[in-house]
Amino acid sequence: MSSPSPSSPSSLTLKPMLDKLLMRHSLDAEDQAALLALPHTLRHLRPQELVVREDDVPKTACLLLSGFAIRHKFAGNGARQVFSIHLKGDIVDLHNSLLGFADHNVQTLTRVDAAFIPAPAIMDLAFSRPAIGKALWHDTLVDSSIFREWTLNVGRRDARSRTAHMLCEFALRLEAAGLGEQNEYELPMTQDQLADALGLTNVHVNRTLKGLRDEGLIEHNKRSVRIVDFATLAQVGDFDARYLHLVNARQLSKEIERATG
Amino acid sequence: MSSPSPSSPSSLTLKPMLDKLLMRHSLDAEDQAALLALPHTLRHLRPQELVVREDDVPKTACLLLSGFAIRHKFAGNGARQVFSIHLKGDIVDLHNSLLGFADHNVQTLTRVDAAFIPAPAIMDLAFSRPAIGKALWHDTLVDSSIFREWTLNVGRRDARSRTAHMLCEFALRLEAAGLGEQNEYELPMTQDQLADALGLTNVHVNRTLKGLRDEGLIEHNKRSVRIVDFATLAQVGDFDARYLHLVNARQLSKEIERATG
DNA sequence: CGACGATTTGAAATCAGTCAAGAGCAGTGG
DNA sequence: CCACTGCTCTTGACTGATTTCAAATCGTCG
Repeated sequence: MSSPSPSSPSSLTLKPMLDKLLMRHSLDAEDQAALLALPHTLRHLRPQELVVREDDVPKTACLLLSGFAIRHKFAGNGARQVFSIHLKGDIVDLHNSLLGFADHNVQTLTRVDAAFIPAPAIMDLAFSRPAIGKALWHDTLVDSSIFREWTLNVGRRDARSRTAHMLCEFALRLEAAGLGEQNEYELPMTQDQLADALGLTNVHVNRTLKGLRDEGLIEHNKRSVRIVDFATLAQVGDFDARYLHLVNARQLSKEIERATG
Repeated sequence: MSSPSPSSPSSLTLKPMLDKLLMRHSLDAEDQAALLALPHTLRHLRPQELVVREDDVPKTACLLLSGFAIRHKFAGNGARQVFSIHLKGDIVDLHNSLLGFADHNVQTLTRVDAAFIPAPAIMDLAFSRPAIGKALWHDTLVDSSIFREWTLNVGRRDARSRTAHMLCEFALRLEAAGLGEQNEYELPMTQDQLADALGLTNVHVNRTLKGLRDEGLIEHNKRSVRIVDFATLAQVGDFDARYLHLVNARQLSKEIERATG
């Protein structure tokens, strides 16, 4: 069984977190053991379940072991903005835990297996083992970088470019997590949710996707996305992977540059 | 002399950083002394000077001692998005220093006195003194919270609300730094720069400000802004100060709620 | 005074939103 | 097996907020 069950916690339950950290940082055997030994409780979450609600005072951090979740917040007019999407290995509310109270919501998109780790346990580890602390801090800063890129996306790119950009981001992040390929993956969001991430309406997202389809840049039915020509889509989306701070991002962006001239 | 000069570094040069951290965290005498003793070099910067350029590999973090700076990034179409504005006491590129390379630009708005602190010195302190580490980490997360709110602002509020929101944010942050009052302050940005922060055009910012003026919500000429009725402006701007994580933010938002019913 | 940048205003164009209705598809229960 | 329900996706016609393009005004500084 690849998906852990709440009834059978094991020493490898937290491995997705470790794998993700090891992509960017080197941790010695003791560091790794300490991370895997973090106390936690496992929970299954249903689709659309709120993990953290704005204003909550979270005492635990939520680590995703499978499935997808988003961060979002409502404006006073009822409109919602999605800030980021999270997947296996992401600690999804270290931000809220450390800030004292939640300034945004965290909600599942799909069914999720999650490990809830007491925030003090994480902090103790972060400051008793600097390599771990740096890795975790770094990860929260990568989140920041993605927030910034989304702001740029929403503020300064038109619908076509904006949508293409997001499809490219998903492609690389899903691939990096072993959940898809750069050119083909399952999108875990409805067009409504995509609209909330893009700062558009669902109607306009639909038309924009149709446009990209008609141009022959992507194919998609239901949630399955196939990127016919990644380099061109990246060009349309003004996509430069470096903001993702993936290990191979610089290399990727160079490849794309070479491919598109 | 309140503004330090490069030619006279003293043990209190870094005090603005300490003051800002002490607003949210308690640090004992040794922590405080260690922070003030951080090695640094002082530099005057001119208006519009780039502090960090996208792709740089910064080896130092830049602490603002006076003046204003912004973080921003250009889209491929030449449009620019401003992510945040920074002022006295802010460490303006801890993000970029820790991420390994800069994924965005940092640029002064005004003349600036800055202290450049070697990144390793900060990290050593952060992990040898957990109270300092938590305070610094926390600060980078507050930056994140502001990034998120700006994304919401740009993505889901109309021009009027969006502009009002930003004027409210500036009011509180400038006041918190002792650089103005909640109802009157000097805005350090041109309408062009404001437009880049709001995801609008300078023309539309101009019209929107005129609208707020005509409604009697604000008065402004040149860079000086007077907020005639903060509670109403906050309502128009859908502004809830909690995302700023100022010590008195919760209290503030309650006061506003009470005032506007 | 002249130059330059910032602000202001107008008119026309356009991108994206709104409103509304229909189609496709999955799950549920009779 | 089929009708029903609900949700997502799709499309059309219309509206409107914001952009674009252009030009005039204002203020500051040399």
